[in-house]
Amino acid sequence: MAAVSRMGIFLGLDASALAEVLAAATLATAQAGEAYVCQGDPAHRFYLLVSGRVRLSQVTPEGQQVVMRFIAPGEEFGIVAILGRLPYPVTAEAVEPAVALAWSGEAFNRLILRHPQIGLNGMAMLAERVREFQDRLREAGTQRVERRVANGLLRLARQAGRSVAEGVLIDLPLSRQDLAEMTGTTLFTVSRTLAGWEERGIISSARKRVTLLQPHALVAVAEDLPEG
Amino acid sequence: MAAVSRMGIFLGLDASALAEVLAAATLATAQAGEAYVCQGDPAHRFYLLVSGRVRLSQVTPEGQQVVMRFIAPGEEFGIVAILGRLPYPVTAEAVEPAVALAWSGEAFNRLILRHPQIGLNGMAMLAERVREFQDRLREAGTQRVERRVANGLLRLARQAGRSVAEGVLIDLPLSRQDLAEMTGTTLFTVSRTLAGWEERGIISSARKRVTLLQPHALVAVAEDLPEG
DNA sequence: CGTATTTTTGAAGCGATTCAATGGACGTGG
DNA sequence: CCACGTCCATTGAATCGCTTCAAAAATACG
Repeated sequence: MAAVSRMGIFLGLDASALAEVLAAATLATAQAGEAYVCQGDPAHRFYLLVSGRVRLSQVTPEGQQVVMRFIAPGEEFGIVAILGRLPYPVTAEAVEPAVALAWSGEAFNRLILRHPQIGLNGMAMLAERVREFQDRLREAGTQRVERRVANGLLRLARQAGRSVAEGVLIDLPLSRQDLAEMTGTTLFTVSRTLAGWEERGIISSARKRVTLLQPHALVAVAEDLPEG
Repeated sequence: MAAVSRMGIFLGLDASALAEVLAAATLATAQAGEAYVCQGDPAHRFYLLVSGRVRLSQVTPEGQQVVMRFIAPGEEFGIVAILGRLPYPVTAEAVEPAVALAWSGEAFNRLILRHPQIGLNGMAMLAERVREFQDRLREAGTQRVERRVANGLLRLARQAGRSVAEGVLIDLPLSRQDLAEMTGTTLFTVSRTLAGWEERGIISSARKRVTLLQPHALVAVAEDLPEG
């Protein structure tokens, strides 16, 4: 409960309200690779990630996959459930063992009506999400691939970065393909881009793992500054 | 008040609640070209458009402009004001004479806490917005320019389309530059693309105006179907 | 140790951008 | 009402960034 009270969407709730929130929740665990929700299924549950990582992705009618974002502990997914029984627009899949709290759409609706603070926090959370997507859309429309990949890595580092001896490790199983699907390019181009940075000592990479050795240099790439 | 009660964010409120909402609002008018909010200014007001059209755009550090979306009557903008005094991430500018209701961030916060239904509706509205941006991000990452422009036009038609004798007029002053900034390309490419469609009889265009003559054919382009 | 998955690398080709220059539409003021 | 300046749109030609496809190398896993 202490952990839950620190989560953005439940900030400012008193103990009894938190107890009520928790009483309505069920615990949902998933193993690596297992899906919480599948694109196209009717949305009836809303989730709040407690631990692990979840990848949100969308498949196009042509079968191409696009990675929307990674969900970190404390963030929600499946919000569409509170709108009624629309289909989920994305697939949410655990990339490592994960634990989440889940509410039915109806139950969460009732919670919001009884505790307006949740609605307020939820709007704040979603507004922030909108802002992030706006930023990415701007990037997608104006930046070259190298900058987009740099921005993608920096976003991941902020969200899932772990300080290690050499720099900042992005603590996720992250393939070249994933990065390509996040930044709207191909795994080939990502591979070449990372290879270039590795040569310049900016990052070090292994299979499904990237470590930022000189984050400031990557910021310079992302902002298109002359290299320092 | 009747008009306000039909707006998504105030759905389900009773008369006294609506009166309270309106009492806290101020009316803000803008002429064509005038800005409601400017990117970078501290966000202290939240708006609900009553009539007219508003364009949300973002300027990159390099000075390029990106058009995020057009706001139609009944839609909100400036939501970031309820998060505290963060800067507005976008500029909101009337493209034709507009009227909007405005609340201070604090006042709207209080309204949400007194009438939780507003928070619920607001979350629904924002969740829908997130979904739209996700779709556009997917398009930006996977589709070629022609399809993106087709999708952009169809989105505008859905939102601001008006049936006329020849087809569906997009009832907005819409330059090639605007379309380019919405779809992440250049005005040159948009010009060539529209010229091609005009030749095929799919659209008809004039200065800052586009009419869809065969919407279904444009859908075919957007979905990359063999032309019918 | 063999198989599957991920990553690297090369070469060819194309879609889209860039830049420059022209053409057309609109509004304003004489 | 015509002439002007401004803004918007078109068009052509050159260039480039990125994709595409093929093939091989590296790494993980049973």
